Amino acid sequence: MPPDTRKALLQAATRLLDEGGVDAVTLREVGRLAGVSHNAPYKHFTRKEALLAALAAEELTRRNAALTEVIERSPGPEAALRTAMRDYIAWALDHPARFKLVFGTWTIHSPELATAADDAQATLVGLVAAAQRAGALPGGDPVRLASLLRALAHGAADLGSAGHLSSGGKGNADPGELVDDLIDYLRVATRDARSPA
Amino acid sequence: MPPDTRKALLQAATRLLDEGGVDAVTLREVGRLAGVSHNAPYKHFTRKEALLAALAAEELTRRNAALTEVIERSPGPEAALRTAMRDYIAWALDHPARFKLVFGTWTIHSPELATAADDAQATLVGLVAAAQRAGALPGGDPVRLASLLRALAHGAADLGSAGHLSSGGKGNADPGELVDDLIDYLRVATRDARSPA
DNA sequence: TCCTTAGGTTGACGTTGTCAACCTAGTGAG
DNA sequence: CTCACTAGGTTGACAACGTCAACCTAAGGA
Repeated sequence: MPPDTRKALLQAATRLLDEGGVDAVTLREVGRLAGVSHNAPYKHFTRKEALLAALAAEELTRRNAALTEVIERSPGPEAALRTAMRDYIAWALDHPARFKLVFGTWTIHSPELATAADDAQATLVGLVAAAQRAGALPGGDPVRLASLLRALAHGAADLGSAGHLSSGGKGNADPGELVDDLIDYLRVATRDARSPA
Repeated sequence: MPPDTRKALLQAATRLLDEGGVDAVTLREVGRLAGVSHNAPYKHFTRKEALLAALAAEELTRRNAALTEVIERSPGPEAALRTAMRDYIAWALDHPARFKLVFGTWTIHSPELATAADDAQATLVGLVAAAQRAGALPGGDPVRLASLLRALAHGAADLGSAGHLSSGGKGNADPGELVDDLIDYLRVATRDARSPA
């Protein structure tokens, strides 16, 4: 097992990302931090964006693992859903640069990143379907309902991490509360017999 | 009225932004496009980010105008809300770079940008309150409910514009539909007598 | 008349992404 | 055993970028 420069590069890049945002991740500084020359990264990544994509894929994979663990630990699908969405938001608030990186604009197609994203989506859809069976969510296409929940969590996370949810210093809304609000509303809609298509 | 270089610079920057994303907006190219030297932008903006902030403020102001127009044109608060949220999403899908710019990470504080953002929030809260009075939305803090709606629209717009809503090519969800889904669910919750705190 | 200043210029500097060329240790085929 | 190849590292160069400094006007008020 050689010093594994690739791992060292990713580690250095993560550190720079966390400390100074995506703009602070420069290939040369990554090399410097990893103790190699300024061009060594090109032996492991075709271009800068490829390194960033690898970073994003790593991060998403970690998130997926955390998600499935939450599901296992939770007493039921609804609790799992609430915890998962709150965790998602907490992740965005704690690591805004990683969050922005993962959902940023990609001009290259990274299979690992796409796979990780699909995994997350599939897990969430499964969780939603379970919650539907448990009567905690209204019926209908689980994919569509999962998208609804995901969009809310994502929007709350993004706006929250950018400070756009607290307008004018006053009337601030806690992103986590929004998640609970939505699930509460959906619960009401579930109990309501008049909720057709 | 001199040739107004500042306006020309902003116009050039907008074009570059639309055509190649925020990375394509380089001060030197902006100057070139505006027919001035590579350092002329510094006579109108203290640094690159200030130009971008001016761009974002302009765009947000335009969006606010469009929003109030939608409200005036609409037959009622609920229709206005639906149209406004669909317009928001359409804007993000049609001009992803502008959307990402406006909600990107700012290291400087631009008063114009902050004001425009607050205006948008205030207008939305007013619209939500009107919809509540009209019985189209459940009661409760209008600010919190507005945040819920905004977070959903924002998340759907962001995920949609990044292509993250259609997982694996299948099971794709139209961002616009999510808006209608949410408002439908809220309508059900409104009619339900058992929706307490 | 003169000074200030707004708005433009050129030139320079350091940093960055990327390309090209070179070097070297290990390895598998003949 | 040898030799070509390759993986993984190096240095050096290049153009483009953000930004700073210095200079140059033309307009306008004291």
